Amino acid sequence: MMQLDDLDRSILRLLKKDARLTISEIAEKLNRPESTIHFRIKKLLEKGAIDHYTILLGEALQPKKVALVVLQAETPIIEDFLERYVNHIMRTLAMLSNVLFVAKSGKDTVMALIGGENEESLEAFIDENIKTLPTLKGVHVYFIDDIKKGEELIGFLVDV
Amino acid sequence: MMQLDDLDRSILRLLKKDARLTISEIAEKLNRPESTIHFRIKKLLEKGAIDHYTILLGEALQPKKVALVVLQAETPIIEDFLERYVNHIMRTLAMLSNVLFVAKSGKDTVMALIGGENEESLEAFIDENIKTLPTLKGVHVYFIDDIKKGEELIGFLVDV
DNA sequence: TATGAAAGACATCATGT
DNA sequence: ACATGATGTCTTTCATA
Repeated sequence: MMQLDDLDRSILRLLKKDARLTISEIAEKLNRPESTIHFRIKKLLEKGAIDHYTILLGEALQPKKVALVVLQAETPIIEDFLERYVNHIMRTLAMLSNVLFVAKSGKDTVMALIGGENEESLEAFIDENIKTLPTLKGVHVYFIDDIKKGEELIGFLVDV
Repeated sequence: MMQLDDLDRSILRLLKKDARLTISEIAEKLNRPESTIHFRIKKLLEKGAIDHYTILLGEALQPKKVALVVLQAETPIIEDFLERYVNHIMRTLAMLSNVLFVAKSGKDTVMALIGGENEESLEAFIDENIKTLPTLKGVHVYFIDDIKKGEELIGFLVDV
């Protein structure tokens, strides 16, 4: 689909670690002329290999505890209701600033990543705002205790 | 914990959308002098409100289909084995480049976000690399069909 | 902490190898 | 793909309030 060579990949890896590196710094690290780095980055942007530049918010602004909640809606008598109900749940959750991520799986399952100060406040939030939703077949809560890969995802998703 | 005022938040929101905005562009958007914006960003970095700058990889480099896999290990006779076995599973998964995210929940549950070309290849990967793991009590696979909030997470997590 | 002005660093582009 | 230089823009610093 898109052919990247080693130089492209090296540039992308450096920018992922620190997107404020100047072109001259990248050029020096990779032992290439600045003009080449400049040209490559321009192409990577044009081809859409780089979607955009962004910042990661620090731990000071992140929730201390995060849980993944998986909820399954009861299949209603009237088929059409299910989709509308599930979409309603997703919209409602997505609006909340402590809800970091919302997605659908299949027709009846919603997954949400929820942040809070600690396990207690998270549990309270889930009890009050999720388990009270009508017509749920089941709710699973997985508190995230240790992230082995992709840890930075919290700082990326958190609202400001 | 960390007190941000409206100007700080406005700057952070702008940078989240596009971290390549120059200080002068931000200054213009927010009707403040460049030196003030410069000063604020410097403070935001010092205080750790901004962890670092990064890039999001585009759709061209992203897996087309993503699934969340939740796996629970069987509780062994010898207590100490569980932690070591779960850690082993996490380390093994984290090494794979199509595994975007790995985390632990409680003592016996591992969650992984896995990317693939399509649902079939994803299913094949899970069958071959996850369901074959010994001593599993259960494996749940949730294919992610529609992301309502936090969609950009894929481009953020994908390896290059 | 906020601002204005000035100096230095940088990206960008054109041209040529 | 690489080199070089010219140009304008941006960052950074510092003095001041």
